[in-house]
Amino acid sequence: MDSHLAARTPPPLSPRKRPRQARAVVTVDAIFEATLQVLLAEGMRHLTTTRVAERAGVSVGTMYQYFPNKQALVYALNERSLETLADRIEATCRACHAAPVNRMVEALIETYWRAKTERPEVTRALYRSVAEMDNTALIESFAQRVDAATTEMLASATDATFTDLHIVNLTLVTVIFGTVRNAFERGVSDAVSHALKQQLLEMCLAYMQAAMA
Amino acid sequence: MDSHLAARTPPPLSPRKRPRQARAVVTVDAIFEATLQVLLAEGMRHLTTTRVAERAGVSVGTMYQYFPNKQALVYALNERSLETLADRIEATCRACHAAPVNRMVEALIETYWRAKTERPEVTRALYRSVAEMDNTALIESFAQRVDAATTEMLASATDATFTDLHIVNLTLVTVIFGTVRNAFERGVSDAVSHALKQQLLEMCLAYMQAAMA
Amino acid sequence: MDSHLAARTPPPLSPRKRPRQARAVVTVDAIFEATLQVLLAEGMRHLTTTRVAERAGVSVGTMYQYFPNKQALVYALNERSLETLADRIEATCRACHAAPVNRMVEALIETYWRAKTERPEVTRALYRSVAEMDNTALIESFAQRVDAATTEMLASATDATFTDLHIVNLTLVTVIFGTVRNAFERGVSDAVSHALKQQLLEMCLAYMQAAMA
Amino acid sequence: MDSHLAARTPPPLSPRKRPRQARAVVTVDAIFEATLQVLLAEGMRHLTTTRVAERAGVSVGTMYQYFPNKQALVYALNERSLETLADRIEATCRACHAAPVNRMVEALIETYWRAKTERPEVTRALYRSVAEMDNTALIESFAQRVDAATTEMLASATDATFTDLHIVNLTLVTVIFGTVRNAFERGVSDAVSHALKQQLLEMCLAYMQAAMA
DNA sequence: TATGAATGAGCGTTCATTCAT
DNA sequence: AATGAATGAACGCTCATTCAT
Repeated sequence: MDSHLAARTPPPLSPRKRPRQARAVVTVDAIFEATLQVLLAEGMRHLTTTRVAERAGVSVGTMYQYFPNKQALVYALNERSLETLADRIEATCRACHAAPVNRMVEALIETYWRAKTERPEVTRALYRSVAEMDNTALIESFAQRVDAATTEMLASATDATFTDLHIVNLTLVTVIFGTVRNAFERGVSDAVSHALKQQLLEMCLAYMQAAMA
Repeated sequence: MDSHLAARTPPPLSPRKRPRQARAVVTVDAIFEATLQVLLAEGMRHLTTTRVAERAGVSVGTMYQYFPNKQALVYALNERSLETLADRIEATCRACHAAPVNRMVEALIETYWRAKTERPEVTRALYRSVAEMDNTALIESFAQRVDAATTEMLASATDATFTDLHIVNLTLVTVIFGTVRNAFERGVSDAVSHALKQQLLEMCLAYMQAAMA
Repeated sequence: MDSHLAARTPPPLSPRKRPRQARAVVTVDAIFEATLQVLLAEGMRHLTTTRVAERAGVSVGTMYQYFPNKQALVYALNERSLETLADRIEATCRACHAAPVNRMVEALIETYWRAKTERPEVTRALYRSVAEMDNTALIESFAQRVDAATTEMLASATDATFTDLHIVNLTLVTVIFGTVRNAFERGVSDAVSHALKQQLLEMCLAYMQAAMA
Repeated sequence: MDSHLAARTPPPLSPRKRPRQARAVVTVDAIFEATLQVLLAEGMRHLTTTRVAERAGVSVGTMYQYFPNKQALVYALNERSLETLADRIEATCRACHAAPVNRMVEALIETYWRAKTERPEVTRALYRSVAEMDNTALIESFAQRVDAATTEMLASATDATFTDLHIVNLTLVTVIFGTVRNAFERGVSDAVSHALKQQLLEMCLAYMQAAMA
């Protein structure tokens, strides 16, 4: 499935080298930032290596020192973004350790919703940029971190136990993430968005209630 | 927002001419089918007008008689697909008119889930193909049809009345559609997928129960 | 010289058939008019057979009944225009038969200047349209008619005889026609244009005076 | 007027970058030379970017580093040619500073006539190549340089003063340039061409005589 | 190590021309 | 005689990638 994504010219998507020196880190960050800027300003369609390099203040050649090809660059940008997101979710989970379930659910929704909404154009640009790449590994890796964190959190709930924690957790996460994305895509107004978030919360709470052992 | 999608050179996305003769209809269908084939086999990245025309058994020139440019072709393909999906949902809603709420929710989930899952590669290819286009209008038009149908259906429920039918309906639809997409993107196995669908149903039922006046 | 103009695909530049019936004449005229319109509105660069046919209210197929190819169409349009111009010049020459030389020269300048200036965009469009065709035959044929007419006129002058009528005539015509074109290309203002015409007249008169036997 | 020439998509006609290194200068020169070659051998109609690049021994991409599009290339070629011509005319004017009027006129005619005639196919090819572009700026710039030079020259004449130097100068230049072009277009033989040049000289001299204060 | 000029395959698109109806 | 859908060669142009400096 999706073989063509990688098939034609199996592109090495991992960075060519990890930046070791301080200068390299700065350079790579500049490149990432430039990529995002171009993505926002011009769209994936007009994201060219030249433009990125220009905006980053380096030469194309230098860019190719850190990323074997354009895809790898975009891939890495998304990777970074997902890692940041996972960080935030893990932080939330840690903060809700041993809290009541309701607070957990609310915190989870709040965190994810805010993360996706605070810079909507960035979210959208990133969604779009990976669309034609095989981002399975990215998603999976993100999912694993999140699942681990939320599972652990839910297991620590002081006011509930779940007979099938695993599926409950998966459901919760999938519904929340999916709903946010869909609300996002529909382009609902802020007011509606807020109401929707409330309803989602209530729905999840009702579900958790029913799912408790 | 997303201005670059249309801004640079507002591309006319509407078909150049409606096929009038039988032959023309066949041609257009062949082009659609070919587009989908190429999309599946090669991915958006390698979807070229030449390749599509070739597979459709027509000349590029002919393609351009019906579609003003490549984007319009892809756009139209997605439009067609969303229209078919809306048709199916409307049919479901009609079939559930004046039924109990539970049956409605179950039918809705079932219909959408099946539609998106029966030919997963097609779904994925289409998701990807529109990613870098401004498909707002498409989404909106689809959403309107669906919202109208589901709202009407829910209002006809024999066993329930909703004080805020509008938001309940929006929530239901957004959650269902979003969850399906997310489950899809995670690439869950069939077994998990099935379980997830069950859980989603239960969650929605719990929500509807709580939402009844 | 200029072999490439005809070399690649020696294009038959003469009309396919002379319109015999009244209807055909109307059609051909419509096509000519349409060609000119498109030329004015869009420029040679965007003069396409489809556009011309559309504006003429006929099908491309019909157009090809009267003109073997696009070049022939443009060629014929210029031919027609030059013929009209030659008509006017001949009329002027006839009107000045047996007049004094000064009146002849003035009339010639006046006629040509007016002809080229009364619809400047048309003049310019036509100049441009033939630029990349071998219009030698056209020019030659026009030149012959004009030379004959002006020679005859000058020979009939009541107040002068020229020892070398032929070269005087050629000089006069070449200078007048060339100057008009050059003034035209420089895009001089109406005021300057008028002054220039006066000066040209004086120059020609001085020349004729000197050239008289 | 002629709005369509620029209107549709105002094409940037100025070179993309000035060649800085020696190698680049060579490259640009090779491209110019190749353009002229192709123009001569195939005509504007068959002047394609690929062909030019091929003949210049560079890749299309390189061509596009120096010229933003095909039109700009042709435009620049004509610009260069007109600049060279203006150089020659200025040199002539300088050489005739403070000379008698007759020598000035003769030198001017001689210079221009020779310049346009020494490589007639080149002249013709260039005339044709700009035909469908907005070369107003080119012409104007050329005219200004020439006008300045000739005006200065005439003003320095030792044997004459002109009450309206400006219009006399304009007339002289327009007549000479126009006549040369027209003689050229008529395709007159060398013998006739020579005679014509003599007559033009006499005509101009007669005019100047009359125009002296 | 960093540069950026050079490459050239490959793309989207046009439009003169044909010919079945 | 008239139509206009179909053709497909040919074009201008882009941009990821390389490599001599």
